[in-house]
Amino acid sequence: MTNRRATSADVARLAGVSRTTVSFVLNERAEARIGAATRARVLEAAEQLGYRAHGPARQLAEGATRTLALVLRRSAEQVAMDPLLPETLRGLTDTARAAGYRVQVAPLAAEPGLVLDLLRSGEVDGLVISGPRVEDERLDGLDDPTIEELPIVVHGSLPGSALPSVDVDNGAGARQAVDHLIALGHRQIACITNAPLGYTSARERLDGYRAALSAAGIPHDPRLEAIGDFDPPSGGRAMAELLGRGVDFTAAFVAGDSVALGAIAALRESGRGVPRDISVVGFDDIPLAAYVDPPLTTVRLPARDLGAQAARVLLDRLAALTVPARTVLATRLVVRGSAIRPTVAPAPAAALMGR
Amino acid sequence: MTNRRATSADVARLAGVSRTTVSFVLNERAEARIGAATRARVLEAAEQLGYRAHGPARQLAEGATRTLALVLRRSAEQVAMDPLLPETLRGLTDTARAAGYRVQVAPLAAEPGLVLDLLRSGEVDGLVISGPRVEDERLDGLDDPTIEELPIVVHGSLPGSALPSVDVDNGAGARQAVDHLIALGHRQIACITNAPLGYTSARERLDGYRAALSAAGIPHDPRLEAIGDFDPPSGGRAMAELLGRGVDFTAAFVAGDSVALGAIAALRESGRGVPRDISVVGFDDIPLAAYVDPPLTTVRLPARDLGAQAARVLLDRLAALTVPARTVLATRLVVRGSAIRPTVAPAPAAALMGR
DNA sequence: CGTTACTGCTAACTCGCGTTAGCGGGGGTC
DNA sequence: GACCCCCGCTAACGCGAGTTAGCAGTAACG
Repeated sequence: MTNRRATSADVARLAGVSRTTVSFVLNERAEARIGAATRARVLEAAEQLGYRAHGPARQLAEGATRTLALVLRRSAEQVAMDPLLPETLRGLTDTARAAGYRVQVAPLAAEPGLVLDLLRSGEVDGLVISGPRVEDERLDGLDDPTIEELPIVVHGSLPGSALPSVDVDNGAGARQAVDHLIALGHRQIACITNAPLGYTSARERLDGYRAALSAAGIPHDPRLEAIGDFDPPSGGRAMAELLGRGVDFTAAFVAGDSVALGAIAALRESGRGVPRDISVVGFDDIPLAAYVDPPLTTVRLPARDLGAQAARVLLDRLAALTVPARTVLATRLVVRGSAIRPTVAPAPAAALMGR
Repeated sequence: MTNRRATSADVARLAGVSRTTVSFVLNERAEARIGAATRARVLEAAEQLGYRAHGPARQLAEGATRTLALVLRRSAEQVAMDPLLPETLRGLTDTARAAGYRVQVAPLAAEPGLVLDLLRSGEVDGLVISGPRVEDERLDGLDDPTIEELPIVVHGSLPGSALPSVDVDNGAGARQAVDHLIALGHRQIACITNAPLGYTSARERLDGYRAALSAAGIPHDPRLEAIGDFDPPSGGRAMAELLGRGVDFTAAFVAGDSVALGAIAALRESGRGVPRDISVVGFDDIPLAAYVDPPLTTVRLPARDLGAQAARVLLDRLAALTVPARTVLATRLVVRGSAIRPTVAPAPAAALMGR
């Protein structure tokens, strides 16, 4: 049965009224008072025909699509590896839906500028740009001076951009992690970043690590820092690099749980036990963090909330409300089993510099 | 600057031609030959005004939105726990985009029937329904006899439905896993499902497990079967249940990696080592499977491909091509460290039935 | 009884684009 | 020179809604 979709004209005809009346009834426009009998006739006709307003037509007439786009700006591999994406997406879609908005997912396109076209073509009312890198800013025209007029919110950080952003407090989170290690008694603490430093989250977490050391009066040794790159293998490589440098450490802050798992695997391979020989604190609290061995002590990143807040800010902006330039969500240290007090005399080469 | 979006009329005016010509030029309609000079003028005018065709208007005129929806039919928690969702989404969006389609994500709504409204309202041209349960079928009107006319493809299985589906070969995958254990020398093999049996994937994987046992002439003992429920804690509970039943086993097939991690944690807590005392084979090959301890031997589920194939089938269907009723993707056993030969005499209570 | 006010509804226009039918005009053919 | 054809372009309509202005009809009021 290839019978056409019912239009509002069909409903009007069946109910013996005009299209205008149908529109008023179905959209429950209070200011246009419609008689109860007429309203009932219209509703019944609509029901009978299984009428649903045509989306594009409505969008055209209203000048809005009630659709948000989530732009994933990381590479295919990084997106695939992001265990928190489902949670973030959930927060975003739930909040959007509650406001009557849909959510479109747009992986980063090859062609620059295509992102803004989503807005320019009116296919979407607003954009959530996730995980941008500083260098990419220019590529997609996001450095356009008029950009701040546009309904865009950055999920993450984009320093120097006038766009409102929603992010977790990476610096404070890293401090929580490292402070925890220090409180446990560690003095020689390594750090592996979650990503290259072009990503602001990596930069901020590294800075948090340094700030924590500095606050505790622990001298900062660049040989205890290595760069991770989202996935476990990068963590393994970084850890191997740290071990190869010959500088002792009793603990490591690995600024991403996925990276941390690779680092832990590398430690295991080198014959070191976690947490017995080396304590590890991660960052993100991915869903499986509690179920690996050892259970990962980590910093919880409120992914769901991040998504929800990003949607919230964007929706507020679309409602022409004034919106905070920056929304920062707090992290929380989740203590599990991968970090303990340092054993009394573990290091083969005695480290004499700490106190 | 609140200057209006440029319309095709603006472009036409600036180029000194009609809107029709603008449309022909920009849509590169070959059959309407446009002079090179005119074409150039139009292109330059469009460029100068930064013109982008208005999405909804175009969709209305063309009668198609070029948008697909991915309907996630599992609960919020299950979606958040799905480590493969990003990969699936990636396969879907990439394939869709290559064909000029966008992808919308629609979490399962509270209201039944809402799913089909996406289609009925013309907001979306086609639907990929992910992970349906048999019982839900009726809820969303998916049992409507005319449903098979609609551009919908099921990602997973929905027995009794006329909708085309794309799924992994769960039965064969489970057999690969259990055959591997049998080949290693195990005879007492337990099974924990990935989900309640209302999910067809759980049913099929359990059946595959039984088939493998049966093929090897190993009697099937219902006391060695337990039900998981997507997340690690459910795996822990299921494993505790199995251990509590007092029936010895040297290996377990846990039909979902997330569930397996919980099961392994439970084994550890009970003092048993994996794989030393008990071998474990999982299913899914989640991104972190290779990086947990022990590295998980598991059955690889081609998530990216599943998404891509689902998109492919849906796009073909939209192109009015005939489409296979069922697309089944093969799995592949990935041997890592969590399953080894059984140790010679491990079981405290000698099991005399095997052999 | 005439005027006003209000209720209940509709005609007609708008949104921006795709598209069919068709119209001038230049070049070729016989 | 009359005819035809095709190139290059445009007028006008349709997609399916939302919405403004305004028109009948009735009730209230003086």
